Amino acid sequence: MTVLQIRLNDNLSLKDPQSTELGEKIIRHSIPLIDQLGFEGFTFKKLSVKMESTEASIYRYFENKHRLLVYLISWYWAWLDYRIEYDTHHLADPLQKLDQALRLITEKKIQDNSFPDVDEEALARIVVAESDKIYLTKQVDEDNKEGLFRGYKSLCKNIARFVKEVNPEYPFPHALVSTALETANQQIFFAEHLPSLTEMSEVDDPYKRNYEFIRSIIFNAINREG
Amino acid sequence: MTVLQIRLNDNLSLKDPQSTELGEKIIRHSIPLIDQLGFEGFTFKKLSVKMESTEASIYRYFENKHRLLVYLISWYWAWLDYRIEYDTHHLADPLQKLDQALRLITEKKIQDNSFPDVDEEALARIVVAESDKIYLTKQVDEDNKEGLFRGYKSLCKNIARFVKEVNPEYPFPHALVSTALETANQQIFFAEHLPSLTEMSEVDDPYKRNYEFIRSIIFNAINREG
DNA sequence: AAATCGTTGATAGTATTACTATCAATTATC
DNA sequence: GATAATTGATAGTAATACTATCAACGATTT
Repeated sequence: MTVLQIRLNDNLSLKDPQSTELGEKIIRHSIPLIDQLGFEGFTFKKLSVKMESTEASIYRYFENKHRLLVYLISWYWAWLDYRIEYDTHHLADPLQKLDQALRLITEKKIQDNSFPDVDEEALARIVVAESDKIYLTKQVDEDNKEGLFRGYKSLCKNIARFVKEVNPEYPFPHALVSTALETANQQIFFAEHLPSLTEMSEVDDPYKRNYEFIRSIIFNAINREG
Repeated sequence: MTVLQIRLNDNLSLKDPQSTELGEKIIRHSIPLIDQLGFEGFTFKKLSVKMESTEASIYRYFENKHRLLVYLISWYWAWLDYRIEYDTHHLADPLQKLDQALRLITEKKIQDNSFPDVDEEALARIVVAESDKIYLTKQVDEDNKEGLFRGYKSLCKNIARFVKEVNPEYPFPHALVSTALETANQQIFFAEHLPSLTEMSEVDDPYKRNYEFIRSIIFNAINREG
């Protein structure tokens, strides 16, 4: 098995958690804990108890719990970005590339053995429930200046490139893709918790339904214009 | 001028803030304060100082600050719902009704003199930045059982009805409308803070652009199917 | 082998938050 | 004029989100 590492912006952490045992322990334990407690209920104190270390030690890696969340979500986006690249570069038809990207965005995530410290299934649940919180803050502009959202932007840009290849005249490629990315998670959340807001809940495989929904929106939007 | 009142679910507050002076003071002062500080920075202590009352008094109206936020956002949705009803009931063509609804959802909100205690402009900014937080919590299912999200669901259902009238065969009316509602706010946020995720930022009137974007998505989605 | 450096653990401390409780003063209602 | 409800004033508490200090330990350098 290849030893891969997802490379992230240095500003996300004070010290690269992927470089030490303790750092990896933080990643390994924070994912199931945030998944269980929700981000509001999660604290560094609880994490330190779970991983048998101390609050002070965790603060040496992450300025605060918000930064840790941004780190985890950024990891997820970079991971997705990499998988899309990996699964589309052999395709010639941009429409097929776009379709494959939408498939990967919407599919139910399962464990990726290349990254044993990350429980991707739990992380995907965190992304559904918490990802918007990383930028819906008063410090969004400062955080953005530090490059904390580069992963999400890169993912958006890469898929938008497929859209442009399919139809160079379409006027909203980035808006369309950011909408697709947000909707992919939102509708899954609605299906589980607010089912009257969606049709995804009516069927045994909401992920497949969601893919069909988003695919139809995107393809119709692109083909009609230009 | 008619004296109107937006009727909301009783569970949103311990005591109806629209029924007393103090209650209206809470509404009047909390909107600009949350707008300024963001929901995380906002506290009942700060609000009590601003409105020259006490924390204890505020707690007699709202169980906690989360409930107050849900109350304000619910008010906004009910207000929008009412305005859509008001501005579409005279139209015969469902396509025109839908179009008018999308216009109202996406347009820049200005002061509505029917409700002097509510600064709709500030409230609209709160909705953009904070509305997702009212359901992205661990207590979403309990809150939902209490009916706290009825306003949003009703709005979604009413617009979805227009979609169904336009094309009864379209398989995702609610998902489409909830996507439109979320996107309406999201793209405005992106335009201001993460402009590389959208094209709305490139133009002098992002609201109009956003309307065109969402309109084209919705209409193309509906017309292609069925 | 000794000195030094960096990492972690252990402990303590602080301001703020998110409440809850109590009681007196005031106001509205019967 | 009595009484009930509302508000204000004050106090208190557990938890949170940190910051600071210092000792212990292992690895690296000289």
